[in-house]
Amino acid sequence: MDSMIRQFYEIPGKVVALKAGEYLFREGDHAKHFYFVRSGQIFITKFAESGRVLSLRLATRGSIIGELPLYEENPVYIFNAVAQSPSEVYAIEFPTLHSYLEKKPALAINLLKIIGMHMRKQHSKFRDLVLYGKKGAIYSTLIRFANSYGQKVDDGILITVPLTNQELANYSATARESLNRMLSDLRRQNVIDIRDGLILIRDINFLKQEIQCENCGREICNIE
Amino acid sequence: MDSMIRQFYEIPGKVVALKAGEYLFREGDHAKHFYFVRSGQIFITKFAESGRVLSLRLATRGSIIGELPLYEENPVYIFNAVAQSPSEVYAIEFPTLHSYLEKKPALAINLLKIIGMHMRKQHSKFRDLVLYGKKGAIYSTLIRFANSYGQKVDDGILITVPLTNQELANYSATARESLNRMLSDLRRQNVIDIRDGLILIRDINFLKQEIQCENCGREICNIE
DNA sequence: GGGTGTAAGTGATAATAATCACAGTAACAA
DNA sequence: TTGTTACTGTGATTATTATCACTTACACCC
Repeated sequence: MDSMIRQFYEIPGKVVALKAGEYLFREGDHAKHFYFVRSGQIFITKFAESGRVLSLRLATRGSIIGELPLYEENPVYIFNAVAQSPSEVYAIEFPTLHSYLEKKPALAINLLKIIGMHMRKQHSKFRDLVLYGKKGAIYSTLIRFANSYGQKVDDGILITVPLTNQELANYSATARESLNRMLSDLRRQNVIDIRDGLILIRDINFLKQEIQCENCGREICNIE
Repeated sequence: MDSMIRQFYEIPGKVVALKAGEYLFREGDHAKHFYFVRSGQIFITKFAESGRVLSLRLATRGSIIGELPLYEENPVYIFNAVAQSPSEVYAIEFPTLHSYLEKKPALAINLLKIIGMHMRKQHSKFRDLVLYGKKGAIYSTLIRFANSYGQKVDDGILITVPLTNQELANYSATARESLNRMLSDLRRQNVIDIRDGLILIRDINFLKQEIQCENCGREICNIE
């Protein structure tokens, strides 16, 4: 993916720095820029009028953001992007990107590859949720976080992003209480553990088995 | 979308005719071709080991099919494509499409637009299901079918595709019995009706209201 | 050290949806 | 006409998940 980053840097744009908690854009905003992340982590979320929050991605170095409205006639962001930690993104205006895509087929093809991968991620999440219910959604979210932000330690995989129960629940479209109960169960079964406020996955294969993981690979099965 | 079709015809490929019920490809098959539909209707589905079927799209004239593995290193179809009615598709081999995409930026950009649109469809479906449960999934499916295959009649919109309860249930990841009960309720409330085995939507606004439809437009909110 | 705020954990209950087990219906073929 | 088959409709029950109403735990500040 690093070749992708280099390619985007050849396009004129500007660097935007975000403090933790700062919004890059909100759903409904008029969309002018395509972004990719240089550093930090950025939550991609969606609000429901009921007050519920749906979390979709946690973008990191190399992730692209705000690509969906790229070719809309009236471009509007459909998600929120908010920095989880201090972050830097590279912002490219849509018209600029348009002209580069027209001139550089390799760039367009790379973007096709990336968006195709996003599509597959989305499909696999949909499958997990739809076929295995909330359990599918939660286990799948844990596996994805492990693939994106997991660090191998001697007794498992440590998810290096601090996440509250509420945040995890938002990723799996679950009530906080339900998520909490499922995590407690997993803890009782020694599948996961909490270490200094971070989740340690002791037995990722258990999670994969339960949702009939298709082993689609880390390129697809992640949260970025 | 017709300009898209013309553009694809400039690429060498072959026409494949399918009888009703015939499979174009199955999930797990090695993927060699990108297809677009010339005529007829093609179900895009996915199987769960449990025997359940998940229906994702009903592709029609102008829809593209089998695009997801286009740039995979080991390309495999992740869905099934099966003709609902006698159909014709145009098949283009991946390497051929690759070379045309490299040479013709306009083609790549068009494909970007199409795939971006698919992405938005998928997101909006995900949202409907996740935020409004099975009711969201079912109402959303009805609205999408109405947008894709609806025909205005004096007392509503007639969905011109014959669908069994089971098929509709597959689209909304619901048990047949649950779907049946919801349709019965809607019938009682005069929101829908059954006419010669086809669904007539009398009050589409009721459906839209219930799932807080964001009025994303027919380009997005469809089943193709 | 006590107060405050935020997150985690949990029981009870309600709402939603799946499953099981049939009965009814309609289309079609023998 | 009578089977046969596939689909529809429905009651009863169970399973899953959300909601409500708390208690507990922990970090941080004054």
